[in-house]
Amino acid sequence: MNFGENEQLFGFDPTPAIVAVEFADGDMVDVFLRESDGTTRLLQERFSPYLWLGASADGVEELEGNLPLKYLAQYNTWDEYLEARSNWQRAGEATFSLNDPVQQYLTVSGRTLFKGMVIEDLRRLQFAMTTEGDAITSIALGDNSGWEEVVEIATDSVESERSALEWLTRTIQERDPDIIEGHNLFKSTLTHLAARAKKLKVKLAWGRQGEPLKSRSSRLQIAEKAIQYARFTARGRHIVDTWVLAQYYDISSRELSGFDLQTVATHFALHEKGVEGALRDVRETRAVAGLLSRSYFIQAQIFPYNYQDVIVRGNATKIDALFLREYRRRGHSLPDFPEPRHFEGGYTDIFKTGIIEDVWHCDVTSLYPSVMLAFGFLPQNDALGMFRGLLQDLRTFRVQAKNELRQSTCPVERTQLDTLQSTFKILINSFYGYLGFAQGHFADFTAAEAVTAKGREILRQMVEWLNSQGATVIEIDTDGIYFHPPTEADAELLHAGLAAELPAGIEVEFDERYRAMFSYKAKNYALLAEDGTMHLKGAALKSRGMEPFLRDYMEQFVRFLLEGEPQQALALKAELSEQLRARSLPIEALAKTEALQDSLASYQKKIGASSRNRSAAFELAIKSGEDYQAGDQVSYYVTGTKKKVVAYENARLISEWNPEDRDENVEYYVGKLDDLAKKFAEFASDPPEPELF
DNA sequence: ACCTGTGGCTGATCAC
DNA sequence: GTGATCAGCCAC
Repeated sequence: MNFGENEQLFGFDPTPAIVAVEFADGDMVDVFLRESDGTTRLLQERFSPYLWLGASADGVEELEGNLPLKYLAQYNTWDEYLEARSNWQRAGEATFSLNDPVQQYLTVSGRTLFKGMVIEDLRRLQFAMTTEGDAITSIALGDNSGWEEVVEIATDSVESERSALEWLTRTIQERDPDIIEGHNLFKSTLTHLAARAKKLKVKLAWGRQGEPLKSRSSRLQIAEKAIQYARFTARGRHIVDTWVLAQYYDISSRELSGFDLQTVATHFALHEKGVEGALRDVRETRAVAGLLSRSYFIQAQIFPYNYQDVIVRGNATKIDALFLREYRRRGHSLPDFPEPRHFEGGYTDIFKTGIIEDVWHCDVTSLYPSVMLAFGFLPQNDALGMFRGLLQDLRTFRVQAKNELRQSTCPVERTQLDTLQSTFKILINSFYGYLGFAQGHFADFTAAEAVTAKGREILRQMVEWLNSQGATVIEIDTDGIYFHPPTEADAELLHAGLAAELPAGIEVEFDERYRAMFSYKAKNYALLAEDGTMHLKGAALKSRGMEPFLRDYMEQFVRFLLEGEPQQALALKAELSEQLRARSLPIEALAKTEALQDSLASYQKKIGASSRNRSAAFELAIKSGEDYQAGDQVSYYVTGTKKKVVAYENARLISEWNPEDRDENVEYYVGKLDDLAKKFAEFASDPPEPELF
């Protein structure tokens, strides 16, 4: 395999086994290297900070080409660089620079972390603790060699707690991990630990040369959620929070029912039985991190960032970093950022609703990447042609990795190849997004618009052709079509016929057949697979924002519909109503769980300015007096006696629920069930009589 | 200090 | 009551 030789992708300096890079004072960086005997060596390198400039000045380098950022200025120290940057900005000159010195160094050196290593070569330490109030009651550590240790702390013994914290730091120094892993480290564990250590006057010297654990406030963008968190760093190491990994994983899977460690571990069948407390957490953390961090390990070999940062940076930002590295290496000028504008996206439509038996699915194989390459919809200002080259290479690599995966029988190698191919897939899919990314130097909104327009055209063509063949097209979204096949259809013939309609470079796949489909609304449907499993899609059918009792009801209802039992579907409501009236359901079944997308302060500001409506979740978070932050979840139920109540005035946190004195609003919840049942009733009416001829 | 994109559905609130 | 708007969640 020769992926690693692609210098645009993996960087142009082959130095192996860099495990971390840290900025040192002024004009130096510390490069930490793993030696073959397992020790860590420190290499100190000179480094000149730099920035790109629109105008010439004394001592700056003129770059190739005629793009706006045509000059490169270098400085002796970081302070000089910072001063020059603010001077240029004050003078109104066009400038661009990287805020992170480590990214600057890795960009100009062509180095990346972990080259020539496999993830097993890294020293990964897991950390977990239990608490009671403010006090820490036990601490567990473990690492990927299988070593584990637990320290129990005597109740009400500050001395015992202090010596446990000292043991913790001492052990971290002894085991000398590259990576410290834990669940909820950033939002909870480390914040708590740091506060406790401060109170007990214990130093948390976790850095590779004894530097203290540090933190600063930062933000994580996870899909639509902006999460406030304390970004902790230990110099020379990487701190990885499996809670964050789970959040990222869930963006594409949407399968996790929660984000606490047990739920996540159970989801991946990694739950540890027969162990309790911090030790169980350590083991589960190791297993979950081992699974969810694999792609980031590969990405650290590709992108000019520290491992800890590769995880939290967005994909489009990381693609931009590849462009900057190559243009810098080739001494080529850079474009300005593009003028962002809105553009039309994918074609979504629904042609038939209700229950349809025998449904096939086809989709265009990586539609947008294929369109970009086949029609040359590429960044207009990419003078070096990197976009096309990288995208093409990544596609070739992915096919190669998948072929090798098919042939391999070694489980370890198979995992590595699968990680590689899925990482390539992530990157390939990010290229289109990059075209419409306002902070991408080579973004091109005209090209992005052309890509989606061609995609819509191809989909329309496919729908028309399928209809002309006697198929019934049910639902389409961007690159895929669900349809009921023509009578006596032959899948291979149909596939060949459709493929022949499409432009060169655009391929279609017939990937699935289903016993039945419940088509509800655009982007909302349910499928019954041949093996009896059911897949629900869409916010209307599976939203986490929905009360669990309604979710369950809907799931059962839809399953009965798909299995041809509409009477049973209709019968579900009566029993559930009974349970609501008898107040016999657990409160969790009635609770809505919402993630706060905003800080409390920002919410209050918007309420003050009448720019948003009040919401129950925020009102409860404020009333609780707790320190809620953006991204935190709030679970609440509605009280009162009338069916129509203002939710934010009649809501209570489920933590305040008193099982001895149940006060949930029965009429409100029965009403919700009635409304939902009404919406779905039409799909459970008897199928129309066949027409007589 | 941070940031891939657009499209669609639903419930809650609020102005009319 | 009705429609507009926003927030939240989701599909691709």
